[in-house]
Amino acid sequence: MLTENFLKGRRRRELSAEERQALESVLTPPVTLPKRRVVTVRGDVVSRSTFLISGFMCRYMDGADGQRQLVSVETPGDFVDLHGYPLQRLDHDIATISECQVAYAPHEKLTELIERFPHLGRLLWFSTLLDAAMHREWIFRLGRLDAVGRVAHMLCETYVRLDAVGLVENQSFAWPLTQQDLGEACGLTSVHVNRTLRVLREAGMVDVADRIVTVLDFGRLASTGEFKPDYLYFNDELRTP
Amino acid sequence: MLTENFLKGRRRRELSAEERQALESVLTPPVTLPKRRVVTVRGDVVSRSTFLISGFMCRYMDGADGQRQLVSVETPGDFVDLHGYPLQRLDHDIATISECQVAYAPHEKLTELIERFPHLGRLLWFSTLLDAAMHREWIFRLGRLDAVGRVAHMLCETYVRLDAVGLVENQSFAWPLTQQDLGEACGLTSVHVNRTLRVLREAGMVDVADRIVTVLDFGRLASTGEFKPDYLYFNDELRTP
DNA sequence: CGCGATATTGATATAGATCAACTAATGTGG
DNA sequence: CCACATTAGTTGATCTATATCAATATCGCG
Repeated sequence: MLTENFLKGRRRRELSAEERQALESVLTPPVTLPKRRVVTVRGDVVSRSTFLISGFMCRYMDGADGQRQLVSVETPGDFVDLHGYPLQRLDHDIATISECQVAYAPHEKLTELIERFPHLGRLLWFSTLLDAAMHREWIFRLGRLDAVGRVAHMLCETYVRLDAVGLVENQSFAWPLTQQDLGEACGLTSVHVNRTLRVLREAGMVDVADRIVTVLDFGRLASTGEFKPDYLYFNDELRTP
Repeated sequence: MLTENFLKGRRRRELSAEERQALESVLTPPVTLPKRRVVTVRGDVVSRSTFLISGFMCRYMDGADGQRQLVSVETPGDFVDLHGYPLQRLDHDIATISECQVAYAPHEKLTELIERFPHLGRLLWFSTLLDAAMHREWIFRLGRLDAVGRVAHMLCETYVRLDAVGLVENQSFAWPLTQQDLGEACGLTSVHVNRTLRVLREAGMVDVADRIVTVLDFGRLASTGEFKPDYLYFNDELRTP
């Protein structure tokens, strides 16, 4: 089941067997993309959307001086650029971070699908609004938290999202982002990210090393990052690890 | 026509007469809300969405220390909290800034509407993704621009959006946000917003006084704020004032 | 007409950027 | 499989944009 992680754990949003079957039927066979590959650039007209089966991708915008600002990190089970279906044209770039497995949903098939299954249409809509909710929290992070808070918040979000799709084991998860990437997500330089991670490590909250994140004290990490997971719309049991 | 400004000027997104008629028919009669009134708070379960006819509203999140971070400013023609329809529960607060006229769309009626007019459903979906696109640009603003750039970018966005619904006259528009509000949007203190506005005024780009914004040199303001209006998905003619 | 909210200006403090040097991984072609 | 190149991470010194604190001015409203 390619889409088994789609909306997994979202409160009252599980797909029916029939809906899932129908969704699977519009996807192309899976494809592997190499790491650090730009997939779509701002302005591209898109006629299909990318479902992420495994690996990490990101969406970002480029500044005038060539600096990147990540606007989201996509993890397995995410419909990366479903936004492109109603928008038709993308307002940001998309790239892989690690090697990824993806499958494509052609837009004309999505239209048929939604007309046949309006409820599934609402679920797809919902999934794009999860992105919007994460964007809002991202704005909060940049606007109101200091460096330690921003990184803590980001790591909490990732932890909870990956936990929902079974990618957390022993408080740890694989994390292909470099410190540079994390800085581009949090509006910080890689140098400062490095110092910030040291602070969090020395405080015993989290350890990031060798592309693996180990959360040692989720409670303290969450309160440092003012992380309240309601915006991820998970089932209650999942909401506070 | 209450909804005459809904999606106005968006490329190939105008509603058909029949669709507009149907949309109007689900709205309650207009209501007036006083300024600075909190309308919804984070966590509220919502069963209707608010269409903004006139006035300014905002969406925001509260930090632990009581600081607000605005995540969007809503202007006439916006479906303020249509996100609440697929999400059911809101992850942020909503308040008026100025006195506002609004009409409500009960969610059960929206469901009927969308099943009858799937294309209108896609337009409603599209309108929520415009918010997401603005959120992304907002992230870019906070993560990559300095104070002058952030304020410039925000003023450009507002100018273009208000222009599309006929609220710009002689390069000027009414602007009910205080410097404090603008700071809460841009992640700056009101003191620094004040100094930033002075810089922009002295550079001859824009003048903000008496709750009126006058854009004197849009081109320079846009380049200062790295403002590229494609993310607002307007018709081409509207894209560069 | 007076009082709270908003705007303005100045002085000082600080978080994070920038610049620079070095180390440790990771990868690649011979 | 090694030698070298490239990328990622680490640490220190200095600089700067913006916060913070403080005082005054002005506006808008009851």
